[in-house]
Formats: sequence, C-alpha cells, structure tokens
Amino acid sequence: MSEHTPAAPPAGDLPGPVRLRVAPSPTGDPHVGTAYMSLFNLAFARQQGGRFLLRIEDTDRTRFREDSEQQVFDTLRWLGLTWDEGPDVGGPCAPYRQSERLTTYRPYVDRLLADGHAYLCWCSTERLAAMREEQQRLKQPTGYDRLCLGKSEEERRALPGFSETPVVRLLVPDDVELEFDDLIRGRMTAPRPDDQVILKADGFPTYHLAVVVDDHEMGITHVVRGEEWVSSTPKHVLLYRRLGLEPPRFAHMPLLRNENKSKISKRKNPEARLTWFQEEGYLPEALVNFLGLLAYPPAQDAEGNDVEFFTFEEFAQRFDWSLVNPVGPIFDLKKLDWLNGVHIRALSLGDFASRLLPYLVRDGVLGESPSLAELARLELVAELVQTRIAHLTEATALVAPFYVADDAVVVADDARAQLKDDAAATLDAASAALADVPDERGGPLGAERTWRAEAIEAALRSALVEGLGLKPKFAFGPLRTAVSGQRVSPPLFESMEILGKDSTLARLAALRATL
RNA sequence: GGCCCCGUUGUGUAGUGGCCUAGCACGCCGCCCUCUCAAGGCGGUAGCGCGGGUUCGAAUCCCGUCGGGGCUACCA
Repeated sequence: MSEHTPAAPPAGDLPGPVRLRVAPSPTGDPHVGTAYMSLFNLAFARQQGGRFLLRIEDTDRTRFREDSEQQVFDTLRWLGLTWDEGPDVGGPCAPYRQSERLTTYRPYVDRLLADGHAYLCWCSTERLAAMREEQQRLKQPTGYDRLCLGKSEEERRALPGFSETPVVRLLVPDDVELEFDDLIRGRMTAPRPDDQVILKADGFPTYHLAVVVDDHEMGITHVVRGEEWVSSTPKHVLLYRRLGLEPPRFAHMPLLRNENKSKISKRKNPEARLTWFQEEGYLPEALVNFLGLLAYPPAQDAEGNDVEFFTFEEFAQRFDWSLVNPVGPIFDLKKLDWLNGVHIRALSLGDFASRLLPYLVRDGVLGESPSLAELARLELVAELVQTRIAHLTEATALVAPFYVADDAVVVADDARAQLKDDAAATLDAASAALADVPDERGGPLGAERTWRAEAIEAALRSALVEGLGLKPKFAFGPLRTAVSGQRVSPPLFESMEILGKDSTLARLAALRATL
C-alpha cells in the first residue's frame, strides 16, 4: 500500500470531469436504497461523461457480513448500475475497501492531533452512556462533555470512567460552520455536532473520517447520499477545512419510506432487499425505471401526458439535480408492478423467453438443460403468455401445462368445479370435431400446417356453438380444463395448435374418462 | 427532550401569484372488446394538513400551528 501524505493535493489527473461514488456497507442483504442512490449518482456521472465508483465501507467490524459484498456486486450488476472503479475492477485509487486503507487514514489523524484539531479521549462506553442519560434527563442537548480535552493520560486516569484504549475525537469549535449548499435543497442548516470520534479504539476510522479522506483521495466531486447524512455534513466540512482540503458538492437525496412513512427498512419491508426483486420476477430495467420515478418527475410528451416508461440512458440524459423532490416518497410497489408488465411486453419474443427460462427451471417446469424441442416450444408459448403476466414468476402456472405428459395433466379443483353436467357431451363433440381437422404438414419445412388455431376454432365453433347451441364461454370452458387443467390459461385454440392434434385429443379423452 | 428537514387525491408527481371549477400516471370502480385471464379502448372516483396574514387575486409569498421524518453511537 502506498503511503499518502495529507499535504499532497488530490490527484488532479484522475479520470473524468466529475467523479461520484456509492459507498455501501457490507452488513447484510443489499438494500434498495443503495440501488436508488446508485441510480442518481450514475445518471449524473454518465450525463457529464464522468466516473462512477463503488467503495466498500467496511469499517464496522461488528456488523460485517462475509457474503454481503459479493451480493452488492451481483445485485447492482443485475440492475445494470455498473461502476468504473471498485474493489473488483480496480482503478487508479485502489484499494476500494476501507478495511484495506487503514494506513491511509493514520497520517490524517496524526496531523489533526499535532495541529490541536483533535484529541485523545479515554472515556469508557459506560461513562458516555451515563453522561447522555443525564443530559436527556435534564432536557439538555446531548453531546460529549470534553472531559478528556487538554488532559494527559495520567491526569485522565485519575478520573472515573477511564478506558485503557483511547479514541481520537475531533475538536469541534463553537463557531463551526453549520450551513452548506445542497444541490437539491439549496442553502441548508444542520445541527451543531459535538466532538466526534474519528478513530475508534480498534484502530478503525469512523465513517466520518474515512468518508472525507477517501472522497478526497478518490477525487470525488459530488457527494450524493441519503438525507440521513444531512446532520453529519458540518462534521465533514469541518474535517475538510482542518485538513486544508476543498469540500465536494453535496446532494442529499430524500429517503425512501415504508408505508408508515418511516425510513425504509429491510425488517419492515421484504422488498427493501434487492434480491427480493429477482426472486419475485421483476425485470431489472423495470426496477431502475421505477426508482427513477421516485422523488423525480417524469418527462412529458407533447400532449402533456407523463412519459413514465423510460430507459436508464433516457433518464440520465434529462437528469437535473434541481428537479429532485426533497420529499421522501413511500415505496409503493403498485406502479412497479404495472411498469414491470410494460417492460415485459416491450421485450422481443426471444428475449422474453430467455428471461423466463431461469424461473421455469427454478420452478421445475423445465430441467437444467432443456432440449431444442422444449426451447422451440417455449418461444411459441411465450408469445401467448407475454401480455398475461406482470411478474416473470407468474409464467410458471401458465407454461407448465405445455411441458407435462398428456396423462399427467393436473386438473385444479376450481377448474373441475366449473364443469357442468353437459361437460361430457361437450368433450365428446369437441373430440369428434377435432378428429376431422386434418393434421398435415405441407410446404417447405412443414410451414403450411393444417392443424392451426383458425381451423381448430372454426371446427369447434361449428360443432359446439352452432351444433350444440352452447354459449362460447360454456362451450370452451371444459376444453380449457382438459387442455391446461386450469381455469385460467393462455388462449385455447392457440394452445391446442402448439400441443398438436395427438396431445389435444389425448387430453380431451383423459378428462372425459374422469367424468 | 434537543437540533435539522419536509407537508398537492390511496401512491408517484405537475404546478414557483391570475392559463387551477388543481393536470398527468399508477391503483380502484364501471363500460367496451372477448374462448378464460390478461393486454387494449372509453369513462368515473379522490387532493392543495389547519389558522391567520400580504394582495384586486394564493396550492404558489409571510407568520403561526399541527402532522410526518431524520439525526442525536467507538453504526453506517
């Protein structure tokens, strides 16, 4: 690891006119808020031709989770929110994990200490807790009481609440600058901070020190983060000043909320976990699209209608900080469900089929390595399914009947319950009519087949609707049950065409035999 | 408790003093289409937290109030 000196200015030759970053902590399942922040960071970076970096803030050793970092990589990649520099791809500012940058922070702390801008604190956790409790009881603002300020270790040792391993605290002057400019909110005032711990007893820096040092060393020009950081900003600005560094620009994004308006949490909201969206069959482009609609107005077309369907590139192109709404939006999935359906319908048939594949394999509809014939059939079925689902997971039920043996079609209870007394007669008439529909393959490559939906429908209508005088709804219901085993299915005649004449007749017979 | 931020239909948003009898989208409800379910088409429902000002005129400006949220850790 190279030795950095605080006096050295930020490397002005780092790539990109603007440099932004997202800095998640590997403390569990990746959070939807991380994707939300990444989206806005990336949009601006791309629009400006700048760079987007991923930095892992793993200074909290007690909450660290081994597999979390990889999940961050995987989920952000899945969303297409990719970084130009990061722990896994490297870059000019490596390493990009704070736990690997410990020697980087040390000189900054030493200099702060030497300049009298920071001091050692030996107060025990217990003493600090008791102090806070007392302050709250007296309805006073809470904050460190500076017991250790100006004391040597020996002087402090004589007092109660002493701890052997000291921390380093930043000395926050009474006239500390509390105002700063925010790209979204304009001129802001934040609470006055107390003397912050910047180096913990375990030798790790706290977030406040690490973020300032790293953002500086990595040439970050715009710090875009959640609103929860507003109150920390004066500490960071002070640190920049004390270190003789130029602060970056700040943009504090509103927080995504639970339905009860509290900050969105993985505890209260399963959908706060990024992996949840994969499991539930959402398209990554739909989630990105949806996130771009939260606290941000959609474009409008010539008629004044909102254009809520867009790609990341379109979003990035028109992005503007001043348009971000400071109000924290409630994370409500209804619009995402709609958007997901719109994105599903926008997919080419081949693309749609291949997106379906992993879910069909997962749900056991298809094996790990489907045959060419199974894949060919999937594309045919996919066309019938595409307008009928909002989540990819919903395809399973609709597609499954096309991959079971004719004698293994499971007839759902509700489907069977709908069968009327005349179901047997209907099935018999249908079988007879379909038996007369020729099944020939004419033309090159058998392109001119005679067993087609139009012919099937014509034969069935003629036999059941005209012949038996049944209403279409009741004429075709039993057939749907026979073919799919379900009450709801893709269109019947097209389904029969895909299954083929033999399968269709076999299924009709199979249900007939149970009546 | 203290400090800070925010407040347009159920949700996401437009609106920056007259174009607002508040627009759009999702949701919801109804109708049409229809072999089921969707998709699609058409229509409907519902909102400026409250109270004072300023002004000829306020969702838009000011004050107060209420409500919500964030922070208040050797967590990020």
